[in-house]
Amino acid sequence: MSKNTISNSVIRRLPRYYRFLGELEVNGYVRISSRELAEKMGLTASQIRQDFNCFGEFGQQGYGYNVSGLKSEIGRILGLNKISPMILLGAGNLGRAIASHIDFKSKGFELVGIFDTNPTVIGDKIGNLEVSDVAGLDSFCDEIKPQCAILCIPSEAASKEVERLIAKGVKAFWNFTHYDLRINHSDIAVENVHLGDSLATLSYRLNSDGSNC
Amino acid sequence: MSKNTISNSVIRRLPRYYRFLGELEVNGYVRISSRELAEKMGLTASQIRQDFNCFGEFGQQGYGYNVSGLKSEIGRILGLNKISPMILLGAGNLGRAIASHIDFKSKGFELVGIFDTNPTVIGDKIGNLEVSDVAGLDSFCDEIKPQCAILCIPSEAASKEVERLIAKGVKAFWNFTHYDLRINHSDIAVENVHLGDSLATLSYRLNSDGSNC
DNA sequence: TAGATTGTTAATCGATTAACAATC
DNA sequence: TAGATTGTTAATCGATTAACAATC
Repeated sequence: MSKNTISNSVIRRLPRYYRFLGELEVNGYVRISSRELAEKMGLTASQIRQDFNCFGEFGQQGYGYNVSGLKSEIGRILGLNKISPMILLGAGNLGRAIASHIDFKSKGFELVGIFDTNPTVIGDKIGNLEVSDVAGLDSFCDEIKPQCAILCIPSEAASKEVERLIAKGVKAFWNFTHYDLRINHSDIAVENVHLGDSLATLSYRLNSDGSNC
Repeated sequence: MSKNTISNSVIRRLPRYYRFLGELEVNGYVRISSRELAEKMGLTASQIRQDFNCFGEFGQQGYGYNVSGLKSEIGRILGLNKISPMILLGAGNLGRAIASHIDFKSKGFELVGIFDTNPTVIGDKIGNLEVSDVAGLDSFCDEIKPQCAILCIPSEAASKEVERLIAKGVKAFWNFTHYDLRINHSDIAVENVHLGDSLATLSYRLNSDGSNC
């Protein structure tokens, strides 16, 4: 169906292609050439064609790509058509924001549970979900079988929860902690979001632009 | 002081080095070799030495690197010693979480203002700051001169606010919107955080691991 | 058909890894 | 001094860009 291994660089560009194609579709575009798309996205036409050809032949010589056809192909490649049940661990500021702010359905997920250890937040309503005691996590997993988990807990707590979740069949983590999931689990899908690191690189760029380099 | 241009890949590794060195320091390490650090971080010793040598000679042959010395060098490179005033635009779920959850001081910033257009949130207290009406943003900038801004507003609103902020001297953006800042402003420092894209790549990995590739 | 644009191979560029002389 | 480990150059690997034949 697809080439044996897709590079990380390509994978990271897929959601952006998907977004741009969605916008083009909304704006009434029926077809687009790699050259035109490249111009809009700030890429090269070569790169775009190379990227798409990792997954198949989606274009037509002399014509270009059908916008909505290509969009749905990329959506399918990203797995956005299969909705996977996902739980959130940690209902602090960040966890709450993620739960409320993210459009899970359009990204291939559905948030089905929120867990915390803090008695003062257990029972709180976030969206249409109630924060549950993490004590009930095992039985919840047995029943609902979530495939993915978001980690918005303190880094120190991550190791323990990750082990139990993997034991319960969780296959993918959206990791906001600094706990290094890949240490023991190369078979698990992990996407790290290190906000602090991200901000620190902005500090670098702010302080080194022009002047000292 | 430093090589003319540092690659993006290197810059992205700096905050992680800084974190690991901090932990080593806390755990009483005085010196560490590139080999040992590589092992702990899951990198190669070569890469570590190459990375550090972009900025200077921080080690000593036959000895290795002094942990706290190296840590403070990297902190200095990241600009963490200079605290820059930063404002937040958008006090929705995400903006609130960022304001409350991030340790700005340790990342080289200080949050000095929060702005929103929504009358129902203006006046709210978030941490020790009150949400201000974005109508007062220009005069605030004239007085306080923030150098950086966090964009947690809808993408459609971004263009307008970015232009006014740049006109007021803002030099760096931590951008949570999909607005492409670099289109018109190559001289501005931008760090994009696209949470939706990040989640979509997790969907890809979940759905394509093992089975079809 | 002629023009356009893909899919794909080849060339280039950049980043990572390996090797080793310098030196503490 | 001998051993260890850096700083740095050379080799390799991977990703991006260029070129072009295939084809709609």
